[in-house]
Amino acid sequence: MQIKGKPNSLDIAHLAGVSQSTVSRALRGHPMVNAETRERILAIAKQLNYKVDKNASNLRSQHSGTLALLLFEDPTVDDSNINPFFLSMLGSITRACSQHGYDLLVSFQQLSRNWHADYEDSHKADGIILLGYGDYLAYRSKLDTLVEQGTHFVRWGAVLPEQPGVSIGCDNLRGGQMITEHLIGMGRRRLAFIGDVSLRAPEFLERYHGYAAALSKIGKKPDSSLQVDAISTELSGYEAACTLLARRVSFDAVFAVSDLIAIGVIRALNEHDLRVPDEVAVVGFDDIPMARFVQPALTTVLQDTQRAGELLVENLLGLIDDGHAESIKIPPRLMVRQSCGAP
Amino acid sequence: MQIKGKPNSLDIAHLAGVSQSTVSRALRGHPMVNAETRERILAIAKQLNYKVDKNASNLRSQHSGTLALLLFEDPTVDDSNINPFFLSMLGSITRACSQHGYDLLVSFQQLSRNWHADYEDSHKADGIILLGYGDYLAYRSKLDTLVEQGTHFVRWGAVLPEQPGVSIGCDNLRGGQMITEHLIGMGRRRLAFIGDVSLRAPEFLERYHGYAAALSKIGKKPDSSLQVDAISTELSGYEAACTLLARRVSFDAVFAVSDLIAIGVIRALNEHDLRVPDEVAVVGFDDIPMARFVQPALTTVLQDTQRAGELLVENLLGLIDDGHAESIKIPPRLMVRQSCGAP
DNA sequence: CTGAAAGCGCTTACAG
DNA sequence: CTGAAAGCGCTTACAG
Repeated sequence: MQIKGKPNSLDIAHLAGVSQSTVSRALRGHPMVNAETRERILAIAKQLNYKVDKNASNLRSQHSGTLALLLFEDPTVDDSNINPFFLSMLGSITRACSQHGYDLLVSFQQLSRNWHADYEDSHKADGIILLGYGDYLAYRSKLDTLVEQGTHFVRWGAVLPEQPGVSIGCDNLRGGQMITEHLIGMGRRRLAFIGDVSLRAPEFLERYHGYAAALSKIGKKPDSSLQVDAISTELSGYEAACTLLARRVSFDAVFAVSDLIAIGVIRALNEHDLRVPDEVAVVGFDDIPMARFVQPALTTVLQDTQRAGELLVENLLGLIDDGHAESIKIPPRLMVRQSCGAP
Repeated sequence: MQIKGKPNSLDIAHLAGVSQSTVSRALRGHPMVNAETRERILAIAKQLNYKVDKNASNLRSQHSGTLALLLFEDPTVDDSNINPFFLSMLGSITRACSQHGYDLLVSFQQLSRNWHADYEDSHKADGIILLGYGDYLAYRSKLDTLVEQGTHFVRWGAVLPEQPGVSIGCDNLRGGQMITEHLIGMGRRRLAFIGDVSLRAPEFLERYHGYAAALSKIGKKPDSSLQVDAISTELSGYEAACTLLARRVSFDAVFAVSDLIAIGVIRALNEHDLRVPDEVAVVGFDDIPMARFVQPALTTVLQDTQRAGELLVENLLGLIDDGHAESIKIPPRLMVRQSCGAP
């Protein structure tokens, strides 16, 4: 028997001398198929290099076996450089998907675009993973829309009480507190904070609250002259540090709300002949791969991207299967290196 | 009219008072539809937030509007860390796909697995992009299989004369020559080379040939006592540098065949109290994001990932549409920073 | 320019 | 345990 082009299940059925339904059952491991028959079908399928047509099977069964990852970026960020932290997340999400037998559709979105629900509506994906820092206020309403539409989704980000949908995120408050306490433990007392402190970036705000909590333990309060806004880029960190220096206030440490910002801060300090960590300690947040390689190596807070990817995928699948999923805060871990003044 | 669940094209047809065929035509911009009718259909579709079911349309038209990216890794590489260079490529490929209206399915593969053609066979993707350094000898035969099967694919990697299929790659020979000539121009004469020099890694071998070509211009030959194999990881670079140092041969520069290796080399040199670049200049290849941030900042060869992503996608689409595509070498660019001893 | 009809390749009740 | 049949939601000749 000659088969032109790719074989389909009917071809297999003819060759095996059974009906097409039986082929379909055997291939999907349906229990009610004679073991011998199943073997025969599987052997023929393998020999012909037969693969189930996903479009047909998805159309019929109305689910796609695919998840969509929407990575949205702050439009102000340099086009070609994605935050390495999200790249790590992407790696772990990809892995988690394949472990669960799902494919992953990846898409980069401008925050401004009307991305919501596109994928699930067109049946390309069973659910959506949302990743990216951006203006939270700008997309919060889109989350509501997603919930209303019954779209299955989970997001990476701050886990807040009245959040729509399911969120997986680092325990940012705890992380912010840990690293601030570490700086205090190293003897630093004038701690600057560089990063957005507004509802636009809830994860940053939480880190700031952790910073404030640590300060209050030694009877201090955040000093607004020591805080400068910045988004998560090296350039923004650099500029914010310059702004801080121009104020001519004294400080002996900088808590940069992300590693990328911290790297920019170190560059600015170097250019102003301030030695890190001797004169100014600098710490970051994320533990991106390059944190180990900057000079001095960056003390930071590790966000467990491996676990994050798994939790995002597992919860999304839970949501799809039986509507069950929960928001989770992942414990952060302090990574002490040299930039904080540790020996 | 109440529509339960997601609307389909028939729902739109009823509401517009036309046939379902006409709806389909209007939605896809078929020219032979009355302009007025088209407007009406489009308006209704928009209002109902209607999206064409991709599974149905793909099944019927037998193409998926999706490309698959297979990122395979050398199994020896630490599981959680993908080479940042490939992460950059992934970003640019994702962008290029969405510009062409294609979706991107991403999958990480172990080189050992039987990945070939899975995606296209199951109609999940119209074509495949292959990305990753690994043992070339181990997957060369799989490329032949792909060509035999008529699978549409392009790969990132060394562009060699008798290569099966279409390859897009950096002009590695030229890049290797450029950076070696630069080191020579800086007055260095004892140039070590760290990286695999075998047919297992053709892109590295080409860089080595460029290195040899530059040496021959000043009447020198590669000295095998100055070459150590390494795969593209920081650890492997570190170990290779230790091997080199243990040989107690003198050298005043190291050409590391990738940035990750170069970073490991710098660490090893630092630990042996050799000053970079004063005593030993170090250069890399790739220009990964962290190259700018290591200390001293790494002189390296930029591979234009933006352009690479575009070329990969454009050529793959060309292959799918009319079988036309060509292998292309992208010109490299020298990025002079401090690690080579430049002022 | 439009409609009726076939069919893409599966999955899944239903009947045996 | 197996088969005949319906149908998922589209696209696309074919006829008008």
